[in-house]
Amino acid sequence: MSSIADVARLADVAKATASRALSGRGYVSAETRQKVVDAARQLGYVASQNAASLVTGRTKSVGVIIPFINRWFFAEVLEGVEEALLEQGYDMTLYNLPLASPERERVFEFFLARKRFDGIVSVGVALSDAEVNHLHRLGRPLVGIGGAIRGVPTISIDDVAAARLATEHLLSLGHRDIVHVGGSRVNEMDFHVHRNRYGGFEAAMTEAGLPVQGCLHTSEFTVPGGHERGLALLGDPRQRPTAIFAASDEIAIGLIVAARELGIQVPAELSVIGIDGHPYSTMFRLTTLEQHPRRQGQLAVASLLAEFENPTLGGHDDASTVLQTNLVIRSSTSAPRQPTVSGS
Amino acid sequence: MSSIADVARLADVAKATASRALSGRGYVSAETRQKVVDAARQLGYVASQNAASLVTGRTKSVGVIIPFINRWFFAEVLEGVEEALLEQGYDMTLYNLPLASPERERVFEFFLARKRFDGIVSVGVALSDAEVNHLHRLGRPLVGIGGAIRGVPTISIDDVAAARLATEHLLSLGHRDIVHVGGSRVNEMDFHVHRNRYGGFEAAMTEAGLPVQGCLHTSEFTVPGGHERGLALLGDPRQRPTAIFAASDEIAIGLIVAARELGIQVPAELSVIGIDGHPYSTMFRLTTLEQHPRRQGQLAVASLLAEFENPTLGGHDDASTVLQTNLVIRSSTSAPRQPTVSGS
DNA sequence: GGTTATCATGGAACCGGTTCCATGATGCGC
DNA sequence: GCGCATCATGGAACCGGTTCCATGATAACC
Repeated sequence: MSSIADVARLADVAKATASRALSGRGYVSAETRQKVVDAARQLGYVASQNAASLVTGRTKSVGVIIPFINRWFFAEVLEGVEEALLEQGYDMTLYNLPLASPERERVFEFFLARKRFDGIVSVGVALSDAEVNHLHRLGRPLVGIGGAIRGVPTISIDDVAAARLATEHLLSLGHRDIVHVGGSRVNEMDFHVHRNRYGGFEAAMTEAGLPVQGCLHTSEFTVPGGHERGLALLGDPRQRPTAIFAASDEIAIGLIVAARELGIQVPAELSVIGIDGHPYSTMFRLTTLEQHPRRQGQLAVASLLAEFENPTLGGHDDASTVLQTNLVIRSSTSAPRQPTVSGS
Repeated sequence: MSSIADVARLADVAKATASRALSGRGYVSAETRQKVVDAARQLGYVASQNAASLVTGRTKSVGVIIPFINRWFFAEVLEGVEEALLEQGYDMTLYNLPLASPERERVFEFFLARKRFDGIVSVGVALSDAEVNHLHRLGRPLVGIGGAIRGVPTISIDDVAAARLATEHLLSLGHRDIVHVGGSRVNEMDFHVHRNRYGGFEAAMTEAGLPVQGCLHTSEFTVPGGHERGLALLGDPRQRPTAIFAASDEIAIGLIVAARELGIQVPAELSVIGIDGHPYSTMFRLTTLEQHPRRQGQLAVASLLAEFENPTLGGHDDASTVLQTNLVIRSSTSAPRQPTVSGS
């Protein structure tokens, strides 16, 4: 493996000149630059980023913390982040930290501390104040995706608004007997997504003068999770709602599969709406609020790179970007067969 | 940010001693080590891996090349790889390279060349000889997952055997009219998985004295892909097979959903078998051949780390590990309703 | 008790880049 | 023609670790 000294020797210039020629910083005559570039090409020279990082302090690498890889939203974000970073010459180093991982502390104290990253992207992870401080002390910018972290710029959709829109769509079709299948409100670490989506549902229902008591049914955010909940929830025709707002498309799809297994017609007997725009939503003809996690990943990277250019001196930069979701109406929702009389 | 010089000063020893005390290499008295460790803790010192890499040549980082993130098999492998690496103190840097990516060359020539990795894991990517040589010239070990690369140790299942087992399961139930829904044979870059799974199917059919002509139906390896193919394939009752061997569970699930939509009873009128052990397979009661991609990822890391310890001097180490798949029988397969007379 | 092996430590070189500083050459304005 | 700004280049220091080598101090052995 050749070093810059080899290149300099071959081009018959000093190391300093070779460095300037290749990096494009400082004065080098066009002629000399060409000599150096030729020599580098001839030797197949690629600069050691490590050595450069040591002196410049820039690593050309970004760390990403994410609780799941094998879930659509997260995988999609990851693809967006990776693509955007690669384009800018950055490496992406991935830390898959389940919400309550024992590795968590180790990652923050050791992995993230060894000065390998120019910045950090935190996806769908609620960071504790201690963790945020830890990262801030490293002096590296941090951006979040999927939920607000105090004092950290964040890319996300407005979960409350999206949930409200979804619920209002069902209400506008004439449904009164609506339940919400989503995450538990008590899970603090899960980034308020659960709470917010329930909150939007609650707001819309209350505004329509409907009670929300007993309307929350919890589920894992997966297809099997929704399926399991669906079998339990829809089994008894007597207490079956006419519409369900699912907190994610995966849950919604599980519900639809369960409904089909139980012989319940969707949407004639049951309307289902989700949030996501999951690739499966088309084949299940699912009405949903589309978001674009890949784009969220790209925006997070753009925001991070901007921070590299001109750091905001640790100021509480609450430049949070809130993205629109758009309602895609397919045929999993319709007016209820016959308007139910409110109150059971 | 404190450096080892700060630690040494605080502990009143030389840099060299501090380094030995913290790394555990070389002679240091217990007493001195304690002094240094205390000083390091007091300063919140974490060694710069960059600086260490520069002199040792070990980066404590592994690069991973993968064509998809948002597919079950790949995401699962990734989780396994990441988990195993983290446990050993390694970082994982991810390159998401779609099969025919324009970025591909740039990643090999530039990103992988900047001496940042101790080794590379290539998942489900058929590398060209040129690419393998390129990596070998870097002198870094390389392991593959999901298909053989010439001269590179690889972790995979025996796709031919698994496909054969799946087909034999259908045959043993009495099916004669079986088709295969899978990948196209012509896609060279797609790691022979398609070819091998078809190959196993073909072998089993031929052995049973059945023709395979016209039995291959291609599909994307996704649920919507299987669904689309299912609607087309199962629409006409006259030429409907009694059983389908799907090359992946996602395809199989798409087929089952399509069958249900068409009012076809599974397994009474149609048996479906897949390969994977996808988490959705339980809820769709899918018979399948389970593989464990997460474990494959872990094994790949183990193999790579072993190579770090004692390099095999670039010898063609064909220590490929072939993992067993095991047949999990659920209720998507059964004997055909009435034995069909062979030959339509 | 002298020689030697083992242990403990410090100084200095080194990894491979980047950047500061000094030096020299050139071009420009007056 | 002189002074100064700009450009081009080389030498050397430096980033933050690790490791080689030299020096001393102990302990072990005959």
